[in-house]
Amino acid sequence: MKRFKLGSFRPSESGVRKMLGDLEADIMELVWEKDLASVREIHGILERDREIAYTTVMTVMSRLAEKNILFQERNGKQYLYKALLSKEEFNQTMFASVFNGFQEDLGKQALSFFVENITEDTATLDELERLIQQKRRQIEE
Amino acid sequence: MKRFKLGSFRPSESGVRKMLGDLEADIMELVWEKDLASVREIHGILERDREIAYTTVMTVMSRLAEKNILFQERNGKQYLYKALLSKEEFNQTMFASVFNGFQEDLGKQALSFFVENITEDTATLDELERLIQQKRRQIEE
DNA sequence: AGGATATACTACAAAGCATAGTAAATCGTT
DNA sequence: AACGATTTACTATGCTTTGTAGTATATCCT
Repeated sequence: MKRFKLGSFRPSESGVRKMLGDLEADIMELVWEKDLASVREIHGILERDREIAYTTVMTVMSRLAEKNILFQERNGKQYLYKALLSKEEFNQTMFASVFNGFQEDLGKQALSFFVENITEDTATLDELERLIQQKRRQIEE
Repeated sequence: MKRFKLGSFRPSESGVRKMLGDLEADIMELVWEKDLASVREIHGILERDREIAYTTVMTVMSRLAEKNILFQERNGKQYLYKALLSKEEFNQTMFASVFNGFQEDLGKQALSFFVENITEDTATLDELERLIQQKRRQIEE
């Protein structure tokens, strides 16, 4: 399966920004919002907040397409861009790719860290247990 | 609190290598192993496998010190280097910093992803449940 | 003081990202 | 079919991080 290319990762940034540059992330957020967008549209929105050249936006969007994060769809003389993965899918993929590898080094620590830091309330713990039961049934089959 | 500086993150790499360059990571592994090490020692070990200049190792170790990942301790005319965090602590810190931020975007998906992908066998599920119970008691107090 | 060894400083290349200018293609209109 | 506007393609530059290492300077021991 064709995977999108991921370069560096910025751990301190949140979500999407971990894997993408700032401008790349801004653009992705907008594309996800609009679902299908042209460079002109994205440029128009970005320009409201700051001065930025049309070609800058275009270059970055082309790069995102090269990286298989966006794909291009001809629409007359212009391209329309669309995300290959939904924001949720993208996040999940990032998460997965980040998570693997930690396991080797953290081992069980990953588990306790998870329970310790990620689950703050009883409801979350309940949900977690529900998922565990579900998984158990799945394994038994 | 003084935090170590982290630049880019390579999600596909495992453990320490997610946050550090290859040479940086090699050096860190060796420093963690030896606990306290001079440039000469590390260089000696690295040189067994490949040709590498003494000053290359020195530069990288100095950089790790600048980033507050190693610290220097004068020992006569040389420096001895030591990791500020143990490998386990370092991993945990990385993990934490990576994890935060995903939560916002993934929300409950993080939970199901976790259970789905991270727990492969019954033993892990058992351990996870044990941790949940422990956490519950902790919350009740 | 002299020689060995260590560090400090400087430099350069490659990669990734942000930035944008210029050239070329394309489309609608006249 | 030619013109002008829009869009893309190509190219380039600057910054940052990492790997690499040379040269200069400091330091220690004898």
